[in-house]
Amino acid sequence: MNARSSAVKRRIPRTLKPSLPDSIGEPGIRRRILEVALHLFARHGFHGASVRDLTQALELQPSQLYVHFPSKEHLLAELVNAGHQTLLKAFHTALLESGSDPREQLAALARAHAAIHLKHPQLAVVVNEEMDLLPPALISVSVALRAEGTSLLVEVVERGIAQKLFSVPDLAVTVAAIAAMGMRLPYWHQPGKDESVEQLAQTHGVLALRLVGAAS
Amino acid sequence: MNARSSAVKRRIPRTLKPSLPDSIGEPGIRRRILEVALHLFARHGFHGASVRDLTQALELQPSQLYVHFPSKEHLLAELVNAGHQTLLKAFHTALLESGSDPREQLAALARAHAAIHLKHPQLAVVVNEEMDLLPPALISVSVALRAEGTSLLVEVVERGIAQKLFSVPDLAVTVAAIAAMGMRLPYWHQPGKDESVEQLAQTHGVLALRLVGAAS
Amino acid sequence: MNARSSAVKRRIPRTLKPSLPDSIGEPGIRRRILEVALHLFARHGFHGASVRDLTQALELQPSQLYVHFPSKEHLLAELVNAGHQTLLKAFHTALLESGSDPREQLAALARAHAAIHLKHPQLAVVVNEEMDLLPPALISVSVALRAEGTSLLVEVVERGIAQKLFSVPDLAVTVAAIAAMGMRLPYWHQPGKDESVEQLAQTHGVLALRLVGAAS
Amino acid sequence: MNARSSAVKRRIPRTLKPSLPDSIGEPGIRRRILEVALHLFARHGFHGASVRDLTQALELQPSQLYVHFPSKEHLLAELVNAGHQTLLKAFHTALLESGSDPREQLAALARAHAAIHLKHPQLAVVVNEEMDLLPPALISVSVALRAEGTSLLVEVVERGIAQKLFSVPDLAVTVAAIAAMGMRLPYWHQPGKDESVEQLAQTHGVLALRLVGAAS
DNA sequence: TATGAATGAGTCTTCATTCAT
DNA sequence: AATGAATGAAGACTCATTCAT
Repeated sequence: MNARSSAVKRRIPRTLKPSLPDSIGEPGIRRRILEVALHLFARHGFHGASVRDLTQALELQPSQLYVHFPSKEHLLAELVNAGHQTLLKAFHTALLESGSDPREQLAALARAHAAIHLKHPQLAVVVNEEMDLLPPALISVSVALRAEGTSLLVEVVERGIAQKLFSVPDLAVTVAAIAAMGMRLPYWHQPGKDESVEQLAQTHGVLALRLVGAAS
Repeated sequence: MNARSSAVKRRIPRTLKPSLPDSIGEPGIRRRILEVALHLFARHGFHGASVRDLTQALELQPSQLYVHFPSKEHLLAELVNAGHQTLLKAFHTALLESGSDPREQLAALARAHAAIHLKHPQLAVVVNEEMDLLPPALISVSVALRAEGTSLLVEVVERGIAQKLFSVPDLAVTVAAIAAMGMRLPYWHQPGKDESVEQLAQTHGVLALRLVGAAS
Repeated sequence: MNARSSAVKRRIPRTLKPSLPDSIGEPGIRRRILEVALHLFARHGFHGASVRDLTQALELQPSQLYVHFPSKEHLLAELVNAGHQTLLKAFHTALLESGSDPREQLAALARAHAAIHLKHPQLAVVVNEEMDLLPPALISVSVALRAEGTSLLVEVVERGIAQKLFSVPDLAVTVAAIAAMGMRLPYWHQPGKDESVEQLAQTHGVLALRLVGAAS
Repeated sequence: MNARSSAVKRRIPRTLKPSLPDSIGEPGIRRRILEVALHLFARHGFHGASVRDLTQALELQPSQLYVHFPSKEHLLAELVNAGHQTLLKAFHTALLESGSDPREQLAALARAHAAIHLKHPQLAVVVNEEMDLLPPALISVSVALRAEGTSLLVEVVERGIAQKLFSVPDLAVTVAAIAAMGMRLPYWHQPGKDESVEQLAQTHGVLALRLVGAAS
């Protein structure tokens, strides 16, 4: 970073390696660029990390970035889209591994949501804080995926309500609350120090059920 | 905005007027600057809103900003500190208006937390996303206030547990979850369209009690 | 000074009070301004000391400077002119107090030259380093006075040569050397620590006579 | 220059080409930048010559300066360091070419000192007037080299005194005087018009011996 | 394919000076 | 006389991106 921004750091616990989902592409320069970009965007924000910072960290010439990505914005867009894809895929897996009981399904979704945010904390932060800096065209996929994920949650809760298993004061607010719990995890969880991913995910499953008033 | 960031906008629902707490100072140029800064920082991020953007929106010369604030960072710092002060004050009021029952206290804190985030959505966003771009010296007050607020929540929950009124799977995680619910409100709540502040706050009180397993 | 120039200091030994010749005017705001300007220009250079630095040190509003001086340049010009006047007056006094012997006259001039540079070190520095930053119109007086002083020195040496008392390899170079010795004094002499003004002046008289090859 | 400094010029005789020592680096853009910077810093002072002035004179974009130098201050520092290195090297050569007689050595040093200041007048001016505008870290080398040069002069004079060849009224003052003579040369000498470098250097050797009272 | 110089508009901040009050 | 907001240009420096080689 430059002199002005040298003091500028985010408070996100530092994992040694930025954790990029495997799905984002085979190892190679493209993936290395995305990894370093993820690291820098998470620490300094999209506007706070320059192309020079990025390529310098990669020991690349700035111009080489443009061989692999059409612009800095496309880099961010790819991260954001990958993040949403990863989350939605985890949701699908969670549902596939659950039975038909809405309680089991909701807990599975909450666990998956928490786990994803813990496994990819930097990606979660970047997705949530920087996504809206992008022009609509670049995030249309993410917008759709996010809606899809939300609607999965909503449907599960609605089914639980219909089956008198759940009872919520306000559907939208409750679903938002479940999502919110997971989204804040990357801001305070410290990998080695705090509870394990599995424990935390488990707890989040429990908390989600509490929010919907499921008989415990 | 400039060419680079011309398409760059955040998705936070736009209230017509950025809502700055009254405590931030008497009306005048300083307050107007802070209001517009809040608006722009919330929409474009601290790095995404330039001094030129800001002063142009105020129909001021860039140099005039420096008559009132020593730097752009100080502007952000003042917003961030005001945000934390406002929240903590609301917490104090909430506790003063509650009886000694931890259930009543927790619900009151959760309602206050939600209400503050709904009344000052832009400030909440700026506080949560941009604060850590500032050098430590400028946010020391905020850091202290934030710790104080968290500890209030923790103490209330602990008392509830001690009195066998609450039962939580994990204290830190549960408190973080309560906080998280409120913090996400500004990202989706649309003032005229969605529920009223009071209703939402009420709901958050209920959800907080559910999270701690209070007998309903 | 501002952040950028905070490290910017000249190496001139610091006298506690900038020494301005009495002739520059009666005590009052004008004189106070000139004194502080002298201090700052000597320490940071004309371009390195801003009007704001100056008026701040004086506990004045920037606009008040313009009540007393038409511009920052006029301030410098007044210092530069005062410096030249002071030196020339000292030359005149030195000659009036000398007999007709060129040796006595040259020694007196050299002593006076040294003494002036030691008594007003900041003014000497400002005159010599900043004068040529001014437009010709503002320094015409100084240019004339400087020529006058030089010509006094030259004449004395020429008379000494004519009287076979002096013998120099090159008139202009020798006279320049005599002047140079005095001009560098402010850069190393430390008032309390090094020799007294009188001692140094005395030594400079001796050195000047040596330069012109006067029989000692 | 800009409006403020439009009239601002120094009076140093203008050589068509700023004379940069060869040692400063192979021809190329870096050297061209240093040459033009030397020219402008000598004429207008460090603060009086802007990056825009500099790059405009070079028909470069301001940003291109920063490809070659980390800051304007580093530019000045490189000039200042090169100046000191050049002088000290000339001192060493002068001593190597002299015998063991302190008279011969002192004359050689004085000649070298004068010659360097005449061959690189702009560099001499910049070194002497602008060096102390730099932060200590950037001039530590120069400070050391300058001390080294001074101590060479002092040692030679001390040896001359010990051998009863010299007799001075005050060692420090006399050495300072010898240095001063050379340092003022760039302010009045006009290459084509005045005496040649060799003649002037020769004269300075003679004058230095006179100052130390060497039997002629 | 890769280098690194080049571009031109942008960044935050400060400048000397003026003017309404 | 004095205040302090205002002006508008300029300060040093960095940005994302392009292009000749």
